[in-house]
Amino acid sequence: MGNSKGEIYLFNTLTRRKELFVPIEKGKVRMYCCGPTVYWYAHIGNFRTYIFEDVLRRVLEFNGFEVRHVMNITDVGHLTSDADTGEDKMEVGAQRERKTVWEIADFYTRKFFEEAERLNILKPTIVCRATDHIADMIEYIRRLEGKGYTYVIDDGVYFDTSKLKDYGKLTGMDFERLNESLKAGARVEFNPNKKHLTDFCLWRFSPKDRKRQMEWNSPWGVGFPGWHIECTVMGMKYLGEHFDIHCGGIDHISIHHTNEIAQAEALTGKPLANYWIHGAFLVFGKSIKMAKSAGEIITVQTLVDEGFDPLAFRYLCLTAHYRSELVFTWESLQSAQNALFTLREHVRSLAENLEKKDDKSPKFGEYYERFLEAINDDLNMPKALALTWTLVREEKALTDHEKYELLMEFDKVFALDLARSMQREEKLPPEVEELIRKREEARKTKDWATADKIREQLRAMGIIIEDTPQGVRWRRVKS
RNA sequence: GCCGGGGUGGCCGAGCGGUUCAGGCGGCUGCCUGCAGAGCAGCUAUACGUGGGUUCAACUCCCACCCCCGGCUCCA
Repeated sequence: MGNSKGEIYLFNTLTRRKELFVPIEKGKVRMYCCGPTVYWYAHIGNFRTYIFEDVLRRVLEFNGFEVRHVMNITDVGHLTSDADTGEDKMEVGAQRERKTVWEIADFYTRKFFEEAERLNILKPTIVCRATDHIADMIEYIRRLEGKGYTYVIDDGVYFDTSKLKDYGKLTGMDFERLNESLKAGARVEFNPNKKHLTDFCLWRFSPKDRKRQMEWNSPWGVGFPGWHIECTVMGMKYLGEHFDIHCGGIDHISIHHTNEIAQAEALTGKPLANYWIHGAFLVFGKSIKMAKSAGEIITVQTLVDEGFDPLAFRYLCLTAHYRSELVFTWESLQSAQNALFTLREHVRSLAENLEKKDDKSPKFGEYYERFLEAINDDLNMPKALALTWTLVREEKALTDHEKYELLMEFDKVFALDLARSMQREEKLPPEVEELIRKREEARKTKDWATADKIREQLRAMGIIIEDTPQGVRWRRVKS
């Protein structure tokens, strides 16, 4: 499965099988990815999913597709469990930081894209905020109402899931089973006036006793949109009623995406997306507790604070298949970073020896094909990485220039900045420069004791010194 | 309870009927180096949760069991 003829195979949650990807429009892909709720920092678990989506996009583009990639920003509230208190994550965040919900949304949206950029995640073609599309959502709910899919109870307008013959098809369970399982597993209080447990809110009324910061007028009363409507409405607005790919984390399968499908298909009678693709979770090793609710989360900034290159995390994500859980530990991150740095070292040394070549050896095309075959087989990045190591360490038939060129091609998908030199353009502090100079002098006079002493000193400062035929080189190390 | 995914050598992880059982990290030896580091050459552990079954052949399929993780209207 998967080959070099631009045939991409992807695992579709709808059919639970790898399928040949066939775009609706030749040469183009319309893709929607569920974005963040911007009430708090995104953690590295969130980012594993965004990295997976970025890889998907890059693989599509590598194959020559033009990708229209849409991502929403959820900036209006998802209720917490208790309907009586009616808390909203955005409003809770605002109280915590004594800011308005709008300030909170702007701040964390900005942070999100800053951190995404550090992971080399391409910015979506279109980023759309829920609060900019309230009118569209109201209009959409009216149309659903016109078709008889809604009913109004005390706290909002609901979607009647029993009216769809195949509600829940994404989960592999039918309507009855879903309702039973919800009942058995309920951790949250349901509004007893709901007709079915699977029914969900389209428009929620503001609480009567409190003033919300975010609320709008609607034909049904003052309130705010429900939890799933934004993605359906914005997806359709920017990609059409029927698009190619919809993706997100596996946690979205049973509720969010199931309800998106319900809302969409109820109205249009056609599939919202052809391929539903879901990324597995990043899980944490025993040594790491990430209490989401307690605010103890690991962010990209945390990794940097611990001395890691953010792309070491990207490398770690690439070592596992996107549909497998990946265990995060500091040790596994360290080993990923070691591997990444070594790879960059190889690239650097290959680049030092870029002899002129005229013809490409047949092996060149072979590697290119094998790479394409791996990534086109449901994004088999572990396989692509293994191929990369074989190329770098074992291949003798290719020139350094050819290897370099291949690695640069691969990096269009990996996005690991393989060509980044360890040294970069970073300026060292003057005292460090001075120490390096002194050590060089000591080495010239073969005063090894002094030279080694200074090397130890620098090491303690986090600088590793390497003597090479080309002169002294330094790099930072996580101590 | 229900749904889903797993248990692979010191660690992270591919593979999923039959070539030497990916790859990385770590560790070890040699070359190189003033010594290191990096790199190179080579090695490493005789791996596949347990018990059965199917098969000429199972880590890979089937059954049972044990254990782990995720989801079940906040969550990527």
